[in-house]
Amino acid sequence: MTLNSQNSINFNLTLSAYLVSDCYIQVAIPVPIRQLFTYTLPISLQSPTIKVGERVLVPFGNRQVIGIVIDISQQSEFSADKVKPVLNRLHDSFHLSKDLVTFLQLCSHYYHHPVGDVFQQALPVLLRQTEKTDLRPPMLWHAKQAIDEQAQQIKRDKLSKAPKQLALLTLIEKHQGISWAELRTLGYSKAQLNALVTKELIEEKQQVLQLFNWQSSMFNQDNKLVLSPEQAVVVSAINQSQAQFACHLIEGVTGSGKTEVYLQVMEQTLARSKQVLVIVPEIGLTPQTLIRFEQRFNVPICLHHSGLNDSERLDTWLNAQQGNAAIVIGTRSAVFAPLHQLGLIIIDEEHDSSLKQQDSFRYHGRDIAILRARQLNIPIVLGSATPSLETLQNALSGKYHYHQLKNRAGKSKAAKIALIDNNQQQMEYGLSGSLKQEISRTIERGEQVLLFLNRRGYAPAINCQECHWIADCQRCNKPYTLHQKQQLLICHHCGSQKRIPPQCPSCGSVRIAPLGQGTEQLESRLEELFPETSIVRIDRDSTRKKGELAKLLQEVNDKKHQILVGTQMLAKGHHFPDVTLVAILDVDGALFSFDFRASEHMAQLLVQVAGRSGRASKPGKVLVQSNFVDHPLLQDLVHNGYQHFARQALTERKQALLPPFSFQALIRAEANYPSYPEKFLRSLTEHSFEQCELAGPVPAAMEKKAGKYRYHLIIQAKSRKYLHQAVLSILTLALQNDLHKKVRWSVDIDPIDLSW
DNA sequence: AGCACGCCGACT
DNA sequence: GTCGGCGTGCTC
Repeated sequence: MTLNSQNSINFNLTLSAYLVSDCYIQVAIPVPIRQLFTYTLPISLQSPTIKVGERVLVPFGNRQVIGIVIDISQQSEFSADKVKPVLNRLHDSFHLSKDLVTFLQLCSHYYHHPVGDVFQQALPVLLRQTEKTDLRPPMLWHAKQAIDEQAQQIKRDKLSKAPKQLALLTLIEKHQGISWAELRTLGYSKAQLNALVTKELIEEKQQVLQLFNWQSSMFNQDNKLVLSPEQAVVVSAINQSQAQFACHLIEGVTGSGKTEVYLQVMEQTLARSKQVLVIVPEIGLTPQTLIRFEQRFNVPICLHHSGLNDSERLDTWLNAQQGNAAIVIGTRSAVFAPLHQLGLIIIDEEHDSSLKQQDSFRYHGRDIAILRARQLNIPIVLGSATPSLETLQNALSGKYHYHQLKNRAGKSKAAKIALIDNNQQQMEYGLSGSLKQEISRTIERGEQVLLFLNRRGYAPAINCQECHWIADCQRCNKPYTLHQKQQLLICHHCGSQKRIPPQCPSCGSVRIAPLGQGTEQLESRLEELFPETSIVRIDRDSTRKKGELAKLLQEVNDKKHQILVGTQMLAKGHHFPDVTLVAILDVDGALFSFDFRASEHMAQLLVQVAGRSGRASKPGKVLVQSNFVDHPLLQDLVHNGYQHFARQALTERKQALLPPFSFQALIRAEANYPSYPEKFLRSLTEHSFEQCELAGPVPAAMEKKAGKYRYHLIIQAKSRKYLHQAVLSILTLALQNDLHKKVRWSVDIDPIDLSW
């Protein structure tokens, strides 16, 4: 090394830092690169001792980024003259625990996903920004201490005309701090909160560290339900293994009281001063669920879901980390919450597809939660009325503890599922005669009807009635969906829009007509058929505005509408007690899909939907329209129920050696040139991998999407070990291939949706 | 992923 | 003559 550099002053400064210090750190940088980056820690930053999990500001290329310290050592494996010094260490209290760093590295390893990106996704946005420095500690609302009892009473009396405010005050008084995010989820407004501030009844305070010390007085015994014998067995079985890793499946039919089991198991965990993490599906966290948790435990509950803004998410993160949160309820990304006194994980609706992230870091919230529970040696509880076949197999094989709740609480009965044979019916715009009759009867009784059609828009295509030309999106080679109200053709795959052609571009005919039915069309047909009835459509188009979904759902429960038309959006979470007829207009797609999981998902949907409707006094009825009512899958499901169906499906999977009896990885590739993805993937198949089979490369179910050509390669192995080895070899091969930079490619371990 | 560098088309 | 399109390459 010579010192002839022009900027020798600068050089000498950095050099001195190198010579005195001997501290190298390995940093996870938020880029999709499969490696860590080495930096030196200048002596000026060496005190206090740097720890794994700390955030550091580092130079990266010509910009500055925030990275996470993964490893600390005295020497560098990377050529020392290229190593740059750390610019700064960030706020000391916002660091990751060593456990969490280990866990995230494990995730990166398991999913073969770049480590920096895994850390990036696990960290709240505000902790990744280099600019934002005004990170404030989380604030919680508290009731003001009554110094003067009398004055306080007078103030309270003033609330007699404001029942909502009184309820809010009572709620806040009950808590040793409650967040705005939680109050909002419970249905309170900022105005009500401000009113109480003005009246000097409540105040916002920085939460003091609770050190995980929940007292038994914090558990409200009054709301505790008496367990059925069945529930009691499950609760005691789970509680026996509270202090060690164990995976429990609770397979409980709708109404069997899964939630009560969760609550009683949680109570034990909280009593041991441990935290609880509850993972729910994307829209599963209804205010009702939260109220139930609220009423049972007077402990701080923090939320983590898509409805929160960045600073609210950061609050939850910090509250979890500092022990202010006893319970964290959140969607899949909450598995990364830094709870370091975590004692129990609960995954509700473990079969739900929203637990799997479907882009970039494609992790499964359930699987990753199991990894975490194992790492921390704590129990995890999976609950579902319709367990995924993967989980069910693990339960049946004895790998998980298997608990079944077969009895419904009270007198309620399961909705009956019946099939309607479309071939025997006069079909009109997708509605069979029998279904129309059933709808009439139900609305005449003053009850509600729910119709599922998993296709939004007016019609899934338009065609020319003379020459059968179909309007296709040029970027995706798929038909445009007609949106009648907007008078537009919209491609549901890439979002492109087009005006409706006045005449056929192929033959010039003006006889252009919609083909097939979507929810928009169904809604307008129903309006013609039932002119006296109020109909509401709930799909992505009708609920685009924020708060619109909640508003429409409220209207439904207020019985403002008698017929609900909607997509799968309606199948999750919400319960409609006055709906006594549910109809699924088209299940046939799932019966003949190339995706081996399609029938499983169809069965889960049907059973979940059946559980949405009715109440004890008014049992629901589910009608399923099909052109293939004799199909064995449908017959099995309708006559023998999900449990039988699932076991049957497992037998078939076993014979076909499909998951869960084998393990898959999917390599996706896409590029602007049609031949690149195929060539790239083919080059990977020229090798063989121990105990693995390769399928492909094959064109993706959507071979062209948004102008890009897409191919898939599936690797299937008999064990995880062999799959892991094969993927590692494939990654090496891929990076050696010249095409790897010209093709966008990604690895999906345990893929669920093969059509993307 | 960003961001710069670099080499070819339409503009004041 | 330059502004800017996005292909290519690199980041400790």
